Amino acid sequence: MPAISKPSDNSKPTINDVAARAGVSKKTVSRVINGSPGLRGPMREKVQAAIAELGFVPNPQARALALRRNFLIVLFHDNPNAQTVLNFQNGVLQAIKNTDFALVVRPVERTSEGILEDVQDFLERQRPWGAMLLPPISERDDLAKLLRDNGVRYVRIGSAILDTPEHCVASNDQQVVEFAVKQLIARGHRDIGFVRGPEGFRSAEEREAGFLSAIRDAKLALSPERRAGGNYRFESGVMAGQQLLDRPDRPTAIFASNDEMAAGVMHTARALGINLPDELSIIGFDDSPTASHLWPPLTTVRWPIYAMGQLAAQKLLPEFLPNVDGKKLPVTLESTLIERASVSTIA
Amino acid sequence: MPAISKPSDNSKPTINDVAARAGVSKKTVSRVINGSPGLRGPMREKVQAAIAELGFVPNPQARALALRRNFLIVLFHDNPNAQTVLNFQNGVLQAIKNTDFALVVRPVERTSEGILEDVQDFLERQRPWGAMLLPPISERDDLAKLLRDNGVRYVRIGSAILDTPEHCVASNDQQVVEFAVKQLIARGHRDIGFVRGPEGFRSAEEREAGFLSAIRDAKLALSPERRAGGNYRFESGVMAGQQLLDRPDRPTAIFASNDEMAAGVMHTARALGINLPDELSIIGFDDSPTASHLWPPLTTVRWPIYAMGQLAAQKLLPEFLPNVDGKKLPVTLESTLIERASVSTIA
DNA sequence: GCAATAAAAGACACCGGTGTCAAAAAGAAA
DNA sequence: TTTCTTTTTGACACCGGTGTCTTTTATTGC
Repeated sequence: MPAISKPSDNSKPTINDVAARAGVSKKTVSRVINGSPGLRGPMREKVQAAIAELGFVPNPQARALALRRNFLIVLFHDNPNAQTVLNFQNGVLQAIKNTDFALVVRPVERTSEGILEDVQDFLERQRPWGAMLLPPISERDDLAKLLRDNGVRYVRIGSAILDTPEHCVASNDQQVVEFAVKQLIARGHRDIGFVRGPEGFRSAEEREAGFLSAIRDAKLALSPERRAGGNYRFESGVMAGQQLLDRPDRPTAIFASNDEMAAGVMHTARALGINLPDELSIIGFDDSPTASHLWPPLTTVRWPIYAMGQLAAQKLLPEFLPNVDGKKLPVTLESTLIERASVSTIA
Repeated sequence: MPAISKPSDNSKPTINDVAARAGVSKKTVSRVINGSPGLRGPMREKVQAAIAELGFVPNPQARALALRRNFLIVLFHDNPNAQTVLNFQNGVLQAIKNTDFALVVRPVERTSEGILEDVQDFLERQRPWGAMLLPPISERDDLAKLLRDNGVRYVRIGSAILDTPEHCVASNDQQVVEFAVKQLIARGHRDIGFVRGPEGFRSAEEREAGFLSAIRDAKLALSPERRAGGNYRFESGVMAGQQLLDRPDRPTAIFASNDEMAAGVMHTARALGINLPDELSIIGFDDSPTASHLWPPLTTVRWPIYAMGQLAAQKLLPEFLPNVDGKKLPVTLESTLIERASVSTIA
């Protein structure tokens, strides 16, 4: 005879209620819930019937306490691009939809020196099952180490391979940028300007490397005045545009390291009376919603950020997701060039 | 003599470790943690010293189990505007920063019939402390009822007052739109077009009401061909632009119910060779990042969405936040007109 | 048909807090 | 000093699951 339990009151049924109803011990119910092996068929059916009749849902708090782990995935980010963050979130959420896991968001101050304490504090409080890091903070090795030291699984998202395959989801930024710039060259452009992302950002380096290798392969020149710095913000694009365009000899095309800066360059071009795209071709990066709303609609690179969210979830929780083999997941996902109307052909 | 506890191993200290260190019972430690009244000074100091020495952090899972409530706030949303969602999230997170609470996001399918089951399922699994609803789903009374029935506190965000004051955070969309359109009129516009938001959206109604009352107050005419339908997407703005602008007599100004549609109207205007802003003034709504990147930069209405996030958090958890009196919180926050360059004056 | 062995199910402690109520200590009155 | 209150503190069960080890049941071999 199994252990007795007090009768269920009007609140949610617990594992004890199910056990009493099915005439088994709570441990057996636990085994059924978790799909543990070594259960006789009739026993499992009895329990499942009881679960169905009572509408029992296991209490995640209790499981979390017993397992010393919360069914939570944290997303740490300091990414300024809302669309990117939200698309990523949605990819993750799609992947974990029918599991017990929930996604919690935790923006961190990029500038703050206290990031590590902040993250540590969060980990101690919430004890999440796993964590995801979006760029640019995904590039910080000290954060990854902190997660490892706390026994928290993690996945780092980036535009390059930042970690071992199981801890990493990447896109092939460099190749795509190279491809995009080669397209520009194929359409007759020989004098191409470049707007860089902020110093210390891996993504900025990747995009620059792609740009440079296309220029090098085509044996084109690149003088210093064709390169402008930027910080991924619109205003920095405006200023870069002034540097590159407000001069007698100006490039016929510009690659900007993200869409916001591309929009800034377009802003300046328009203010200078430059006709777009006939007198100046522009390519951006991100495929932000703005890109298609600009005039002319901006040719840009689309980051597979939703798919990266799904993939990150699969890497974090392969054993909880159906049809997922953790060892067979890819590391790199393809970015693609979205060709719109901001690039013209030079005769 | 207090109850003994096993010595602490190398893992995180628990309440038992603190109790042993301080030479008191765990219940007393619990009282100190929770700031319960009726504790003698020296006792409290001893315990606090022990907490500090061990670096003790209470385990939220255990508290959640004992209190039958998770320290979680859910954000249910089906809002298509990433910037809005993220700004709101950040407002909430700012407000709850130094508490035990975490924010989990839960997008719901706007079109799905299964929203209620979906939400119910989530509530049963995670048992959150409270919930927030972003428009447009915040307008669904059946969802609010579901939350009430589950004993979950909630706050509904909207462009109008949707619920009782303690369950509601609103912005004064109607008045601001009215003000914006009156500005248009003050600058000489007499023939003004309107692009509406989707049917069944309260926000669309509010904005339309504001528009209409400005027109009515100025005793202007509004013929049916000056009103175009839309669904808040860029493409619908493009089509609305065609309807309103591709004709011999066209309005001198257009109010679009959000920025994306305003961008669509601008797109069409440009395609039709209409000179902006001289031949056509445009006002949008949302102050999305796109708005300032367009050419000309778009005059628009800024929703105080970050502040609404903070306020929503305060309404949900007044007792956990410092300097917050739940009864004295406002319901309505002010939207403001951001004047940029997309409106011209008619002589 | 019975003992030896393997497999299934159960008993019970435990995860780390909180609620309840009883015991102890402190303060007041005699 | 002793007794009666009033506070303060502690013992213990409980929240709802899981891990470990023991007991029971089923299977196999002779």
